[in-house]
Amino acid sequence: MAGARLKDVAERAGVSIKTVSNVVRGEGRVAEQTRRRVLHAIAELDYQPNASARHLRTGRSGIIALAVPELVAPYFAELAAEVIAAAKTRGCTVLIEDTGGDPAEELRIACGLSDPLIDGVLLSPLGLDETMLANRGRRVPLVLLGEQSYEIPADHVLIDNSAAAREATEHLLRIGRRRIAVIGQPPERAHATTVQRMHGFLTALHAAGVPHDPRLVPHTREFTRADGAAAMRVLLALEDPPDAVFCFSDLLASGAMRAAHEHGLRVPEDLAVVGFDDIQESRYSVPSLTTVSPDKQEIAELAVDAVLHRITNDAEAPHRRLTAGHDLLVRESTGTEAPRT
Amino acid sequence: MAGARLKDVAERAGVSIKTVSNVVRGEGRVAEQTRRRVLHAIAELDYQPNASARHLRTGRSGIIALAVPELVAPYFAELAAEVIAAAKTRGCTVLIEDTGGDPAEELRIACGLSDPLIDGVLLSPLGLDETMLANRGRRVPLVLLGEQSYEIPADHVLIDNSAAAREATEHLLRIGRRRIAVIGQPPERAHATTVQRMHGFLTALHAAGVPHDPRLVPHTREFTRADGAAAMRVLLALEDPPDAVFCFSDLLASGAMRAAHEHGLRVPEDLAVVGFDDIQESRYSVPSLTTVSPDKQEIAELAVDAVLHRITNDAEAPHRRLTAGHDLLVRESTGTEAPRT
DNA sequence: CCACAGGGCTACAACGTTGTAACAGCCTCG
DNA sequence: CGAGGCTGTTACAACGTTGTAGCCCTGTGG
Repeated sequence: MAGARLKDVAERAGVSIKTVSNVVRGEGRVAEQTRRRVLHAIAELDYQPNASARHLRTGRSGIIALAVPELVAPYFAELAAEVIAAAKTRGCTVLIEDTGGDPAEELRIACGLSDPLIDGVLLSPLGLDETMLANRGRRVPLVLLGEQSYEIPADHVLIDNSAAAREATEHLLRIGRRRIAVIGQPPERAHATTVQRMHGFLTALHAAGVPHDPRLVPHTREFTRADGAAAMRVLLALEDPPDAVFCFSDLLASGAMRAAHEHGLRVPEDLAVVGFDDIQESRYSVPSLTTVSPDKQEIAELAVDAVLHRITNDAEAPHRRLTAGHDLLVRESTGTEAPRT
Repeated sequence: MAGARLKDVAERAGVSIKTVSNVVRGEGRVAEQTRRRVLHAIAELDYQPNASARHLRTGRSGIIALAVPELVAPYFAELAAEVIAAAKTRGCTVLIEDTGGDPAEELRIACGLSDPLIDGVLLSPLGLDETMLANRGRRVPLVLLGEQSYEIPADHVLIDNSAAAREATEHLLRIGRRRIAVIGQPPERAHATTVQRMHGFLTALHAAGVPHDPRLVPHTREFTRADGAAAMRVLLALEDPPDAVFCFSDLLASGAMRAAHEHGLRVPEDLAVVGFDDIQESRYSVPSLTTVSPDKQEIAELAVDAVLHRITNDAEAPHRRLTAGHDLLVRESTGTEAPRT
């Protein structure tokens, strides 16, 4: 019941343990005839290598951790699925953690303390900052996804947030909107991601000669539907409300559309809406959502490759910054002919 | 860097390895004074037990696998988050797998072959059937979530699908709908879950003396938005289209509402819609969705407890069937005053 | 004063794997 | 004919932990 061991296979095939080990891993020189005999014995006994023993011996478990602030947020669920897929094609397994955005928890995971058997960590940080991470003792290979700060000493995988935000804004300007609000600016301590998106937004406004009204950038604590709806209500209470909103996540956009709907506004006629993330539901919302689509598959593959590279080609190489692609998907919420992506 | 071992702590504290091991696990008899000395050494060296060595020795890894058909489906993402939380409070970790609904993959995972270091498996099956599972060799403790068939030899965690479907249907009848369609019936090989929901639906119709029109139950292959939209279009092409739809998932309902919208229908005025799953986005859709809400937290806790129970109190107890609670959440899509849940 | 209990601690052997070193046997070449 | 080089194989010692058995004390009761 408890599974055959190398020893059992070896006895059955009439060879030494080490020869079986070599066959299993395709290493060392083994005569074709013995190889076949061993493979036969393996099949008969249904041998499966013991991962723990292997890990104990080699120091490799083949497991990498993926830590996200909130697995139920569709963006992270979709990203997680891509990471799992990318890891599978590279022969390793993913252990998902849900940090809840708690800095202490993120730090614990970044240090590899969550489970000492993991080989590396992919972390999507939220509250973490560089001072906390500066002296992390245990040096587990760490890759940050869509990071919060440039200063954290680790590899980074991200998209060109500034360019993406600029493109989204340009699209709104092109369809004639001039009072463009932004939802997604935190009240304090803006992440690098947010700073870049604001920068792209302002660049586009400036290039078009459109003045920026700070009252059109209400503060938002999280990237949730509830916060999007709340921010939208603030905007709609202005004496001179916006004719477009650029939301830094699709969930914010979903909440904003909900609030606009309750306020009796039509999207896109009265209010154009652009999101960010391209989560699946945005294709099916009513109206479907124009959004910036980061290439999640590429992000996942870059991240998994980066962490595996650091695990094998070991740790001291300089930290890299890897950029994945993105696209602006134009749908109904900005009033173009519905393309039904 | 590579982490301290029991041996290092032992040398530092001037005791034997075994004494340190005893202190770490709070077992055996250790004098208070040595205990303090050991704890001090542990803190100084930042000792963390090596999970693999422990697993190799004890046969327990503290890791359970959760396999779902599709992690990007919000229901499964939300369920996964609950399972992770439940496992954390019970001191174990969760490894998430994405089977894609592939029966072969599900079988592999049900047999514990995905990774031999896992202690137990929570599986949400889609394609698996009992004949495949009958002679699974390796006996990893297995718990099925919302299963496909009663006959599979394992513990089951589910909700009362029949009662839930009946309640949803009764609600539609109560608000005056008479031509009620159902979306979610597969073209063949209906799962136990689907069978029960159909049963609850028909029971309610029968009790109200409303005749059942089989043309109002189009076939659907998957529980996706696209399938929901396609099924809805079929229904809208009928000469006598429905005035209500009961969808077996919120995603189906989302697709159905999308199709209804494109067809120029108003929800709930022209068409009332009820979903199943209570995923977060259903609170924010336009209109918000009336839906059956399974108690996901309870499901997760029952499942984790069940698998842990089987791991420790070992395997041969008779298989149990555990039922979690559910609720019907009435929102805008069935026309009541919007309660903004 | 001896036997014995039991508290507090330690030595040793596993768990299943892999890296290292080495060993036969054969062939080739000088 | 001996040195050297391959090829295929094996013995052995780790990796870090925990279960078992047993040790040395000190204190107590006969």
